[in-house]
Amino acid sequence: MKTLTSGEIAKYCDVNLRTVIRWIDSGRLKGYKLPGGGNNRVKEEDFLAFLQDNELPIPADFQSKETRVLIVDDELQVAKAISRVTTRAGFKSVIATDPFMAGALLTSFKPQLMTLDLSMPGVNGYDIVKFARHDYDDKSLKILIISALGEEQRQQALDLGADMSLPKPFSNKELLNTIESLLVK
Amino acid sequence: MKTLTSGEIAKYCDVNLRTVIRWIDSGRLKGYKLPGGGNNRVKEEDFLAFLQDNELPIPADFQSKETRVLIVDDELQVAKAISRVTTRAGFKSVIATDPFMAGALLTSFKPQLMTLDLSMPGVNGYDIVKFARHDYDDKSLKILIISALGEEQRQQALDLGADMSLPKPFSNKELLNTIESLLVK
DNA sequence: ACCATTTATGACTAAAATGACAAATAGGAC
DNA sequence: GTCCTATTTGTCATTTTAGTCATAAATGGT
Repeated sequence: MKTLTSGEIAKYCDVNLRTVIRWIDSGRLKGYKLPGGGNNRVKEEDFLAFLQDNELPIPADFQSKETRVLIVDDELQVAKAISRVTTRAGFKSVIATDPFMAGALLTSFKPQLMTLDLSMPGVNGYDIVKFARHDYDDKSLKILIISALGEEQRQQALDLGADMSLPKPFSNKELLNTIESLLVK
Repeated sequence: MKTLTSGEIAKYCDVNLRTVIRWIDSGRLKGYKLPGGGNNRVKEEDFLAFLQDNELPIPADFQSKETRVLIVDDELQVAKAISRVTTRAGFKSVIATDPFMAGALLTSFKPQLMTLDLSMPGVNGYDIVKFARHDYDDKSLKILIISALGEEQRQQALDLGADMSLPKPFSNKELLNTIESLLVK
């Protein structure tokens, strides 16, 4: 859990330290005091809530950083190829070559986009889509199906909640266009 | 009885180690010194009391009282049998029947104990142990291998970082004893 | 016994809290 | 616009608390 000092907040808000302390004392900004002699600390989440409530500009440090992409493909070559494209496009990319890693990275890395190979041995890609849509809390996650399987199978994944599908093989340009169309905000 | 070092407390409170030592020296935070050269230890209960007394935020690790158990087994019957035992013993139990769920639940449910079936089709249990020990941040996670495979395979998992192993089939009593021995604080 | 990591300590520097007071700002009334 | 007033914010000096650094010691693991 990250916390901020009154001085840090003063810099972020471009106000005097004295003012921040008064905000905290008056309860406008939620904080707590260290045992020592009462130095203030504010939880990052409370600070962000404070900024939002008062419609203050959000400092760059707290802007949601780079867009994250999780690449799920058991063929490392393919995964790396995708990763090159996404990384070059400015996304932070992580590769999962087995379903366990995929699950672990989905809930810890929290990507905005997941590319998913449907035809992984021993894995049911449909179940992954189902999980992401039913048991996973970030509904804004974009799922891009990448598969050598036929149109029918890819459509089935879309029906389950995937956002788009791309047949293998694909060109880098196709891939990039598809991803960027999914990630427009 | 679980104890904390000054460094751990520093991290939990997001404060410098030096400051924690001063809190202890001044008596604000109750602790005791090891015989060696005076390294500090603080009882978990004293730390929690300290947090409460000073209205400090309680770290996530100390939030939920209940101990969480993740059961990874593709055979739902077996998983449910384990779940019955752990639930009855007072643990909060969750079942993952495929590796993707297992990964997702490990990093979101954040169990203190994971039971792991080595012989799941299409999944390499060893990779899961490796992931948990190398790429997962909670090193205090206990891993209990449950497998019908031979002693040798189970030993291999232990070598990779699992904490204990139990051959299939097992009695409820064996299971419970093993789990509780892993979770003693 | 050895090593890497963590912790303790003192001295010092940096940062924060506080009160009193000055300056700036916002909103009304004219 | 000007004047007035209430509220908020900034400044300053001082005291207290927290962080940094270097070094020595202890701890944990192999």
